[in-house]
Amino acid sequence: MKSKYNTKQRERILEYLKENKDSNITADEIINYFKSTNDKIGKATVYRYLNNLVKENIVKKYMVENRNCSCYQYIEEQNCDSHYHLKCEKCNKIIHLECDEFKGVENHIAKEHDFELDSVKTVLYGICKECSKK
Amino acid sequence: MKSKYNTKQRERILEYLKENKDSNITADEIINYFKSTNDKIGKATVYRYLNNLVKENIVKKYMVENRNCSCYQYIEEQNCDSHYHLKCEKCNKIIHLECDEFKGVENHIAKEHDFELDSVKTVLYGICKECSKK
DNA sequence: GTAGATGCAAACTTTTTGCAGACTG
DNA sequence: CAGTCTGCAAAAAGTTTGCATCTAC
Repeated sequence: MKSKYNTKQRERILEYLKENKDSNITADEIINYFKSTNDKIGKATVYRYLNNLVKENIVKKYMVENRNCSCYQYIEEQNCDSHYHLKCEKCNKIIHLECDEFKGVENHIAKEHDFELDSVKTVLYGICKECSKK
Repeated sequence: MKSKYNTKQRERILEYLKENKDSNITADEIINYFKSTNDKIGKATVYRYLNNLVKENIVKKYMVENRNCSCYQYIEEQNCDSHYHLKCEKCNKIIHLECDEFKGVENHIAKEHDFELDSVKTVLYGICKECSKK
């Protein structure tokens, strides 16, 4: 599951994802980007590597409404399993939520509602401070 | 845009959506269900009618992660805007979370983290009681 | 009678897979 | 050199479209 070898293609793809970490990137956009830069990266490679990155929790995969394809976004910090993520619907920014109160509700939901939240899969959507000012 | 004629097929499809309003139904599941019941409903009809229902706001269309297809859910007359939804990753059941403690965290996140949660778009993923027993 | 709905097959889009050859460590 | 990764092409999966036929009103 874990990527073993570093290759030029992977380096470039990850680089592109890092550069675009504030927007929703589709697999097709990545494929087309490398087509236009004379880098030859096959689409199978892009899809395979993206799936790896998702499993390693280095990028998040989203399904965006009004689009029949998945979007991918790079998550920079380590240890993202332990906290939840807020995602702004306007600017696509991801905020890592280190919050004891939320941990409290996580416990409450587990005990009182018999439901174990999944911090990796759950994304809390909303509007961030900067975007709500506009 | 509005459906004009009532047909047997449409009646059956809507009935099926109503019966399964607590889970995410895919177009494929509908198509296969009617295949197994000797009702002949072509897939084009299912897709076309689903798109109509979405436009008429009778059914909600979701994009579910880890799945390359859309899910559809019949919207009852209840006010789902006012609460959050828990979704079991195993059985796909949707639980309507009426919970004051979660409302408290919603306020906390708004005040302390400057982020306004969107209760319509946010889905809290996890494992439900029944599925965690297995 | 006619606008609208259906079913089939073909087209299209997005993603996955099989395989031979190339590359990494 | 062994285990991985890549690119290509073909295959899957999900969805839409064209068209002749059928049906509701």
